[in-house]
Amino acid sequence: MNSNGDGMTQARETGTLGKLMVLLDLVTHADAPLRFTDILALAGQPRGTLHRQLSHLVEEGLLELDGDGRYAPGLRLLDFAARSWARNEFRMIAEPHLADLQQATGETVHLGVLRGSSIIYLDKVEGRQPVRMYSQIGNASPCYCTGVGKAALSLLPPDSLADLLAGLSFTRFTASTHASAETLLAEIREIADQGYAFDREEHEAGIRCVAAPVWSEDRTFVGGISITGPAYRLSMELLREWAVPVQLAAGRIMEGMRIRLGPRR
Amino acid sequence: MNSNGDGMTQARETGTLGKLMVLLDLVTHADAPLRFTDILALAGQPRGTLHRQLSHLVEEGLLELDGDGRYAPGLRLLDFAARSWARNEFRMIAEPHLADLQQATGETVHLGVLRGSSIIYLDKVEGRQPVRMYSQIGNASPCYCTGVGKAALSLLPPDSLADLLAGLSFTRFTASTHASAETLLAEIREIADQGYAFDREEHEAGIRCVAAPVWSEDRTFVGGISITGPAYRLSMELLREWAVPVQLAAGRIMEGMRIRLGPRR
DNA sequence: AAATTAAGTTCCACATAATGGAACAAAATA
DNA sequence: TATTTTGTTCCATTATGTGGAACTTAATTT
Repeated sequence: MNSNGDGMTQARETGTLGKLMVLLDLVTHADAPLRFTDILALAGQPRGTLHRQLSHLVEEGLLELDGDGRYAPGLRLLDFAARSWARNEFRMIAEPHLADLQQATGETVHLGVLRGSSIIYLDKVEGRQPVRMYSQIGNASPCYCTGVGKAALSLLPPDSLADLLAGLSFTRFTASTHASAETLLAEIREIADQGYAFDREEHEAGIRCVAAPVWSEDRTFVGGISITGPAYRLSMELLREWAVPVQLAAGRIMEGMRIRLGPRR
Repeated sequence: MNSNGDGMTQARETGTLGKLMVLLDLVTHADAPLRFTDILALAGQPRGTLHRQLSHLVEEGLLELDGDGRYAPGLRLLDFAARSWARNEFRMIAEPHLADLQQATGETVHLGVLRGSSIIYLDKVEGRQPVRMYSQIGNASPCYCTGVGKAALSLLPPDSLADLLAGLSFTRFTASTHASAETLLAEIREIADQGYAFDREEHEAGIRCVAAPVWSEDRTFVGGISITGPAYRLSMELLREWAVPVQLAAGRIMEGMRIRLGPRR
């Protein structure tokens, strides 16, 4: 049904909602609150149309309009997200195992899941310091330059993987960020073999990690967990040692899911 | 179209979006993932209509449909929320002052803002323990039984307050929860006079707090900050002492907003 | 296993809600 | 004050959502 011969254009067919979500994306991705005219330029909608669309979003609390006529993301989004997070089964099951892994290594542990071509971080367990909470949780990061991302990709069947890779555009965050689908694919094959992935300062200079893939049987969750830290403290040798505990923790999480969700899927 | 008996009911007129948001509310407020039929019963929509609406929400990542046909809140909500939170000016300005207050008292400090008749918690600074992040942040709590909520209400002009009170339905969480608009209004007047509010175990048994109101000049933010803790540790005398530092911190936050946002609104 | 019921999905004539051009109002700038 | 920019409202047109019914699939019962 999806004439996917050439391009990637699986144009969202969600009608009114789709158009509004594009606007919401625009506003939430902006670095600073946008004025009406800014959005007008970006969205390419007629003035009247845009005005009504924004009004609806504001009325629903998805956007907020301040006294200077600037649009910012609405706080109702926080309420939705709090529930989404609190009830997430994957996260709930993983929680104790993340804590164990943090205890064992003393470094920061992440849980992430693949959505589209992004990794969305579901949880983070840090060492001592009071956590700056949304600093990572909820953030969407590229799959091609994060440990969790590459671990997740190694779980995909070849055709899904190919589709996903074809749609990627590679931003070079550091000198070691993958710049093409070819080199990435090669590494993913390797990861699939060995069962764990590294991030060698590919997303952020000076930050390394080891990650292991985690998935649910129904493939609702395809993601991974990782141990992350500064390169000066986490040598590649150390990371290679930690591959084992990370894989063990991943295994325990999957076992937890199997029990929790039952065998019937 | 809208048989609006009295006239006050400004029933959401956001058309398609409004209907979809009702569904999103339904699913995110449910205790467990809902099946199609469950939602059908709750939403009172025709089957065909509901099916398409849910499909659109799923396609946009606002809902997720697992292998068993159960709908859960979508993870895209997390991404939106992370941005909403990260860029929130009120929160950014308040952050250091919350930390100071936490240091000074050793107890948990909250920042909340009034949206509709709910308080949405924007930040939380706890003592030692690693923070369970979404545990409070983003959560919407009733305004009539929280310190921050009552502090916020004390900022409203009489007519807005009256409107809001008229729309409230009082759930008794504990023995000391306000059960009527009359007693609540009396306390709010008192709070407006003295400039701080208490929560005397009104939302959760064994939990008390002192709160002070905070607002921005353009009234985009009407909320408050609070120090919260267990009743056995926080006597009412102690809370009365802390009213001063809480008010001072609130004052510093407002000063910060004035500087940051400029005088031109 | 076949029959029966329930659950979920697709279809299409119809009604509603979104569209967008233009006119209007309000600020900002000259 | 005149002029431009920015934001808001209006309404005939049209695209989109609606909902009843037919259909398919899965679960339950006989």
